[in-house]
Amino acid sequence: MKIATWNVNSIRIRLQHVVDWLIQNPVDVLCMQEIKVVDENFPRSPFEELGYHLHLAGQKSYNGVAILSLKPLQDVSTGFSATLTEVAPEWNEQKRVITGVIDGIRIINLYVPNGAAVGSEKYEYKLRWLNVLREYLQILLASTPNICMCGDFNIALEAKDIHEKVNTENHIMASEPERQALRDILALGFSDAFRKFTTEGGHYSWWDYRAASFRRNLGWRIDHHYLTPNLYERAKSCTIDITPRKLTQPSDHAPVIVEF
Amino acid sequence: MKIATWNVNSIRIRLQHVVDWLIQNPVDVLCMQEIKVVDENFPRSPFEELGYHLHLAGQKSYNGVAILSLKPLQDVSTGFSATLTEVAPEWNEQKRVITGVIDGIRIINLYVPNGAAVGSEKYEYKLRWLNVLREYLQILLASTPNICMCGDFNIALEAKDIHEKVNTENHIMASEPERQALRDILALGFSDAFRKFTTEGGHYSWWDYRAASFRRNLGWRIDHHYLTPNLYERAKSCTIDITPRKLTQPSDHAPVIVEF
DNA sequence: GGATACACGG
DNA sequence: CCGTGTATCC
Repeated sequence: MKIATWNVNSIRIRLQHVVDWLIQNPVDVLCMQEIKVVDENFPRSPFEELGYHLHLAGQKSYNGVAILSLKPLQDVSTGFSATLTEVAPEWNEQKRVITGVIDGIRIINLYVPNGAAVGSEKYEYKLRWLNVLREYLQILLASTPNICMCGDFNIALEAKDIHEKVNTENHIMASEPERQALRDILALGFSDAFRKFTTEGGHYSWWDYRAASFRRNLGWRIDHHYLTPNLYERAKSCTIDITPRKLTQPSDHAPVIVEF
Repeated sequence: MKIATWNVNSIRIRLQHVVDWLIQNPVDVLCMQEIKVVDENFPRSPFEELGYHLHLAGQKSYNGVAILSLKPLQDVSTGFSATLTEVAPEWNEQKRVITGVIDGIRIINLYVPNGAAVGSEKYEYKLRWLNVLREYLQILLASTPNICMCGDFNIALEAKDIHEKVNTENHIMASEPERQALRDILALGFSDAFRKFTTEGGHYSWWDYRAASFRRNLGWRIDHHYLTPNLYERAKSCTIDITPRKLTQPSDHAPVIVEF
């Protein structure tokens, strides 16, 4: 089974890229982030024609996540509230979470807040969001211990996940509080699928549109598959496919694929 | 000598269409309207490489007129104030007028206000603008009696200049006050070059982008060459070239060409 | 730098 | 329907 995660930065703009990629890479599950469209306007048919079932948590303009899967998912829910019944409903307004179960594996597709700048209001929101996520995961783990949690985490955990032309100190996506919040989540029992197979740095999943970052390979590895122990053992590969990032009008992110 | 008028609806968007058209139709003079760009950002070189001299009266976002000519123009001025020294300077804010002389012929390139809806503030502005234009022309006629006044007049003078799917009564571009204001201008001694050669209706220079107007030929003839008697006598042809309107991402107007 | 929405002019 | 700007987000 292959599961991919890809921040597509607008599914309507990227439709052809994503369809073409799926034809070349017929993964079992595709988790998308930043679809930037309400469910009614999601371009369903091109994906349904490829045999995918669609599970959407869309929103106008911003955010929005979707899971496409060849087999339909079971036990699908969106947002934190479906699981974390005591959480404030505001945590569901931004569409950043969708989950479902396939072959006994719970897939959790996340679009972690970007956080703007360290110390900003959005940064505080990101840290609080990660804390809510941790509580959410604790509950899910109790019922479905096999979890593939993937998506755009907007956090690079190690120096080798970031190109060297940036001052990482107190940089958004690299600050210690963000990293610690993510480590606290991983401590629930998740491991980075990519690092099972690749230890060296210089592998990235996101390159800023500005300053010709991709051409100069000034990237960040911020899109991840985090696996619970059983799945981590079973993982056979985890790769980043940078080919779609080379197309015209690309997403700023590349897809990351894990295989079991 | 061939003189063309074309409302290009943004020269930056239409650059390739206009360049291609000039290569196929190497007119001596091209009068453009709605260039929608300040002079500093006008794409000069593609036209200069074709041998054209550029005379610009551009503005940000809206309006803007330009004359391109193989021979440089003499006595170029923009706006009403250069000639009508007593007019309020507000009449020069919207860039709708540019003029110059070539081979003893004064070319006046106009973008007449659209007028929005009959009775609106913009409509009153259009009528007052036409009145100022008349005073302006009176002065120019005294020094240069041979005038080719062309451009987007946003007025169709006769029923046969308008398709029949529209109720012309009190319609913008066809209302009696607009037509009378234009007739008052033509009474200074101008004649419609197009009507020297073609008397039947059904020839249009503008089709609304909406409602598939071009496909259904629901057009208006609102782009004109008005000539003083000597030039009118010398006119050999006046045609509308609808081919660029068939391209993808076309201007809503077609070029009109007069030949002496 | 590239995506979104919205307002305005036509 | 098709341009142009502005603002917001990343």
